[in-house]
Amino acid sequence: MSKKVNLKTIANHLNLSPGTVSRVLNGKAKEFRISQETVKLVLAYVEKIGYSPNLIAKGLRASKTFTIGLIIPDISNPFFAIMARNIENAASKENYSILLVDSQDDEQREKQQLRNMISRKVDGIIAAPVGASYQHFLEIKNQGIPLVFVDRYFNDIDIPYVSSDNYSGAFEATKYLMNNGHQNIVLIKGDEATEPAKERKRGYMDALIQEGISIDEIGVTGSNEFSIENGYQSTKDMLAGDIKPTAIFALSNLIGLGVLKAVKEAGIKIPDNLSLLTFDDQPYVPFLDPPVTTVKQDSEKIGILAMEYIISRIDKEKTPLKSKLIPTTLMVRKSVLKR
Amino acid sequence: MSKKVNLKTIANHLNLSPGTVSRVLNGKAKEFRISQETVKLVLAYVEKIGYSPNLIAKGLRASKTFTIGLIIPDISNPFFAIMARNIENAASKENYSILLVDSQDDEQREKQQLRNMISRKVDGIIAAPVGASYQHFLEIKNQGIPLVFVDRYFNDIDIPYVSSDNYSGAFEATKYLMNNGHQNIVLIKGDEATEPAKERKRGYMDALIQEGISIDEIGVTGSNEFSIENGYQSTKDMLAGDIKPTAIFALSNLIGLGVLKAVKEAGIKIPDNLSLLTFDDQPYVPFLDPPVTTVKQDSEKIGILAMEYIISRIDKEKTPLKSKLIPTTLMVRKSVLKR
DNA sequence: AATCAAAGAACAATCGTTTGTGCGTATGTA
DNA sequence: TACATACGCACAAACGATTGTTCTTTGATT
Repeated sequence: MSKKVNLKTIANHLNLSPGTVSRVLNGKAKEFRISQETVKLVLAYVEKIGYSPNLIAKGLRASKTFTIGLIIPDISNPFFAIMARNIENAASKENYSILLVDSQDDEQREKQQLRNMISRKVDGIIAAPVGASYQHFLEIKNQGIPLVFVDRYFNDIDIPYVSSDNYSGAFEATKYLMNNGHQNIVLIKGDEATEPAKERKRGYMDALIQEGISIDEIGVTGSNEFSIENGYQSTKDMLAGDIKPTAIFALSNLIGLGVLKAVKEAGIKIPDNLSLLTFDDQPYVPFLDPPVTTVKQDSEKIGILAMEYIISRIDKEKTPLKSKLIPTTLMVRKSVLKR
Repeated sequence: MSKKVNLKTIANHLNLSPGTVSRVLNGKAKEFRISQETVKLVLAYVEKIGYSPNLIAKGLRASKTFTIGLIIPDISNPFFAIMARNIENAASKENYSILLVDSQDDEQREKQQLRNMISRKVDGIIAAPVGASYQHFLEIKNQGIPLVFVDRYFNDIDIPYVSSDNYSGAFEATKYLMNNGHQNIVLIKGDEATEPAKERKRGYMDALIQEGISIDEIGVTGSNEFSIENGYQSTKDMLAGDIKPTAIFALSNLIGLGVLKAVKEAGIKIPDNLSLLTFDDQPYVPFLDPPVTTVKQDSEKIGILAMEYIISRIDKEKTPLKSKLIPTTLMVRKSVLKR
């Protein structure tokens, strides 16, 4: 175990004071009239022993940790994983590190970890909230910690967000189904407490209504989870029931997989007997049976913008943050039948 | 902006000293004979103003940050994402937080971020190394920072790892192919610098050799990347060439997707004309066209064990860590033809 | 009444950096 | 010669929490 090395030990070894070493290392040698000779001495020695400054002490002194908290409901969901990747990348470019929390869609964990982040004095927080409540987020805001939501957000409080334009995405998708001759489209929803789910549903309904479908003809089903199980169960129930839609609009990739499972079990062919369109695109979607037409979210861009937001808020806290909705793209594949 | 709150301000407000408040909050009231009255006073006030201790200051004082560094080559790869999720979960149970780094398979980033973690005084590091070199990891070890590898590792240095039993997984998979009548099996490899890739290849070859296939009949192809592109290009080249295997063994899920893409473009049917077996199982695999037979790695278990390792090393640093190989499971589906 | 112990809490050093200020010496200027 | 200025760096406080030590007060004991 090598003995500890810090500014003090370095200073002692060179017969200097810690302050002087600190100034050299921070490029303030000129400003404080430290001789070239001393500078060289310090730099050489520091290089030699491979000193790396204690960011904890630095953070305490400066009240700045160069850390961004990231709260994600489920990092194993590719949508969030890709976002996280881009957030981490953008952060490290600016010398920030990411403190990762997987809230597991559990509000208690979310609250608890938010307190943890306050304690850890993160410089900012990027969160995809569980969505159930937001009191704890307001506290973050009151503490003056820069905060931005991604994907999910709350409409009735003044905290900026970056999310997909879920309304347009769903509207466009539904239109596409109708343009292909589908009138009887069932929506399998996810967690209706979340803004994205609400917006998607709204887009879906508006598209139908605009084409003259009456509200009581519109079919919405599904539990409150964006899960395979939800897609599976909902589809199974539907197939066993009276309503026979020509198309299903699934509000997430996982729900879509569940639909596929139920349909396969029932021996039904997509798109021949039933069309399918889902939210979220993923690398594997083109290889599914059949390749599924999806609404692609630009999670890369969402991550990058959120990070930019946070950093600009940290640097000059005046910047008023405007929320942004990122356009989606309809990826047409082979799961929708032209009737 | 609420004014700052710390032990000092709390102490002032209650006409106590910071030390006393600290002791109350850390449950040392008894030990230091602090009156019940004072305890109640402190707790009530702290609760009221919602004080949360500054973990930075705490960390500095105690030389302990309750932070674990996690280095992953690509968090958007579901294999790593699931692992990360379980690591984060296990960590938070023990009140540790995760500092996430996505090395993007870039050795420079890996080195740089490792230094960053030293500076941040993480209590331990879990890493899936890029695999090119390990000098920088030895430095971590020399610093006395608990370190464990996951998935990838190095055989010639004494740092513990938790990984799949890649050899057995590949051996079993190859056997399975042969038991189904395949003799001419091409392996599409990934990064051969990594232990897992080496072990998988070794398992594959041993299985072939054991069945009397001569070495020069064995076909190994593919670039050094575990990517869709690699699978695609390799398969395309293969289909255009002279060697006509009856089965492909792809060393990762992404390579497998690439195979699917090339095969589809060529109008070939799996498993009718060509069989496919890939490493890594994923939630979407059962829904691929066709559902692919895979070697499933227990990334959940890998993550949990790695975390347990680290925490036990942190607590009592004597614990000698033994590396572990986690068994894989062959998930039989429909991509392998019985000949 | 004098002594002593226990109760209850304050004091101050410490962790590693940063940074405002001060201090001695040398050089230049009038 | 006397004074200002520049030079080169040391000193010490501060960030917020923890902790070994010390101090004062109270009550009990002899």
